[in-house]
Amino acid sequence: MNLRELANQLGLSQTTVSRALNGFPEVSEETRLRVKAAADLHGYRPSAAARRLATGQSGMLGVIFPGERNLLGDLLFTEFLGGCVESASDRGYDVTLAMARGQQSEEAIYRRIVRNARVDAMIISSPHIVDSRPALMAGLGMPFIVHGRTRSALPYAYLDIDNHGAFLAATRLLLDLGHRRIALINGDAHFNFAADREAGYREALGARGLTADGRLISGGSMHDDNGFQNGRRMLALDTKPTAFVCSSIAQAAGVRRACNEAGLHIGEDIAVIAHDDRLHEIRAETFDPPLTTTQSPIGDAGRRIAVLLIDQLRNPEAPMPGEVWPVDLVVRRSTPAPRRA
Amino acid sequence: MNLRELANQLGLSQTTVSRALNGFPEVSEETRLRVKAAADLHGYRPSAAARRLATGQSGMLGVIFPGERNLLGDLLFTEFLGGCVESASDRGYDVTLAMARGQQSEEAIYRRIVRNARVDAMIISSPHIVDSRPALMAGLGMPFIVHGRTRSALPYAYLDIDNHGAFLAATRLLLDLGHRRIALINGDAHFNFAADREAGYREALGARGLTADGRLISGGSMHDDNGFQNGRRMLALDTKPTAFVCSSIAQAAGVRRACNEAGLHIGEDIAVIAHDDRLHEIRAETFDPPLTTTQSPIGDAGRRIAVLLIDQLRNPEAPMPGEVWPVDLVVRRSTPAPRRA
DNA sequence: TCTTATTTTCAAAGCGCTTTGGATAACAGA
DNA sequence: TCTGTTATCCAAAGCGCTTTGAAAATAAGA
Repeated sequence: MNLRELANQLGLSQTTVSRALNGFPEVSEETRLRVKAAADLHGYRPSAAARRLATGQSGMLGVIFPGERNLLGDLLFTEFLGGCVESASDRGYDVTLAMARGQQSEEAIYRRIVRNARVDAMIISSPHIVDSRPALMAGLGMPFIVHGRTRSALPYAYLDIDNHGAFLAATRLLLDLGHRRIALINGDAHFNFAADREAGYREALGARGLTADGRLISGGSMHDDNGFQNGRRMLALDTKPTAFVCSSIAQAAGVRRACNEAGLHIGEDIAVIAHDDRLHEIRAETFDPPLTTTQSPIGDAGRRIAVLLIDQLRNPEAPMPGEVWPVDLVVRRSTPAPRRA
Repeated sequence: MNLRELANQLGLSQTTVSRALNGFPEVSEETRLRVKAAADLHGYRPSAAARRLATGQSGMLGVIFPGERNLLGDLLFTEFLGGCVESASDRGYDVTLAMARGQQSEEAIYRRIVRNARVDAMIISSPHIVDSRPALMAGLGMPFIVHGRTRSALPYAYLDIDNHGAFLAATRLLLDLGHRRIALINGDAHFNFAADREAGYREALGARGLTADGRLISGGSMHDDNGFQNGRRMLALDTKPTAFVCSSIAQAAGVRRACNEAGLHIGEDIAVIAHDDRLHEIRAETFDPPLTTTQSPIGDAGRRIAVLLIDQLRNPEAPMPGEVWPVDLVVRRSTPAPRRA
């Protein structure tokens, strides 16, 4: 059953039927209802291919598979992607994946993806502090939105969480509790989120007239191991930290191992705050002890970013959206005052 | 630059140019080269939308986001999906995701997805022992392939690993080492892969005249916790197991915890074999001790399944593919003979 | 040289939708 | 009654490709 047949059935023109179905104002409410009823009755489904050809829009959003694969990264990606797919499909959009793989330069890879991908817009994840992709996308005329932020001369759409504010608040909380030697276990230094977190951490210290101790700052993977290795190293310092701020719960688990090894207990001898992306089954609540966190659900970010991108496509004249979500600081049992303050 | 313009440039008809570009035999090699050179020169890219409308094919494969989300499931899904995307895109296909979510029945959800999804075929994951989806897809006329197998009256395309053989070999290895009380930590009982694994396990025991002890068999999640809880329970039995066969490395980690708690050490007092899907950063090699595994890379399965599905689309007359991959048994250091055999 | 096969190329008809630029009908105002 | 508006609806022109059915050009056979 296609549009022509349906129109014939109804004794109307294709134009009118199309307009009735797509909610144009030129058709009377009575006709619209009649058309919709007939469409339902005959199980009419407009052909996506035909619509695409006629409109020049594909109804697809592109997401690029992360190049650097790792466990936590995969989990975050899946969670984020699930959110995108969910809200995109609510709006009639599909999400398709592209693979940034191979030996070519990143730019070549993205060029190829944009050329081949039959998508209306793309979502760029995990931006670096300096990231060529926004300029590249803009140059190729491909609408896009960035999950996170980056340094860019030209304006671009983005959705980010307030990493700076989150780590500012976390560090401030620890300072308020009386901690003075606060360690930072961060993500990889070239990611923008890691830079923002470090800046927030430094700002909180600075506001109390403290300067960060380089030995208490470490970047690296978001994993357990990083927390363990650096935690262990820091706990061996003569002026060991009394508190840790971590970029992930997994890192916090590593820190916990290092603490246990040193005979210290989080929630008693040591305070720990971690950032929590609200992944399934990596839960701050069931951490031992329940973990104080800066939390922001990455799945919600996925849902929202698809909405922003689709709105942008529908209304290209509107100003570029740029959202920075505040991050909740949730105090649980892992943040005692220092032992002898 | 579209086909017509290109044809005009060349002084050829659209037909000839189209055929030259798509490798039809009716065009001379000389013309083909000339056309290709011109296409390159002008940066001609055929419109995917137009091609779709004309051919009725979308060039898209659909993958359904897993309904039951969990950590390991997400990791397996991401790994599998990455493989699909990679090999599909090598063949000019895109992968789009659909979400099986909401309160409707599974059937309603799949109907909706098939109706809306603008895909040529779908990939069905994690089939249950009895699974309605193959019949549903067939009924809706949507080509599909199953990752795994299920009980089905009608033939269907599938790619599975030899779960039965894997657990048969694993159990047999333990028996050969002298173990007699071998525990099975399995996945959820309604999944077909879990049933196959249990059958392999039972067959190995039966072949030695042993019958499985129900107390030494457990199903459940693929996680750490399941291994820990059931391991602990089994190790408290008066006739405790001397060996474990696990469905995942995470379960093996849980078993290890339970063993440690009981003062036992894998590789010395206890033997453990786990199935290994070769995920990034969950590695049997770096397990302590290095873990004997039945291994089969799930990423490879993703790559292959896209190929099988695309071949099936291109040649619908060909017999339905059904592949069962043998699983390697890799012996490492976690499988000693029993203490006093 | 003429006929018959074979290779190469073409014009034109879709594919099913959207959208432009009218046409028609209905209605109000003069 | 006639004209000017407004509310409805329509015919037809794309969108850019594939593919059918023929024609033209070339090669082969008699």
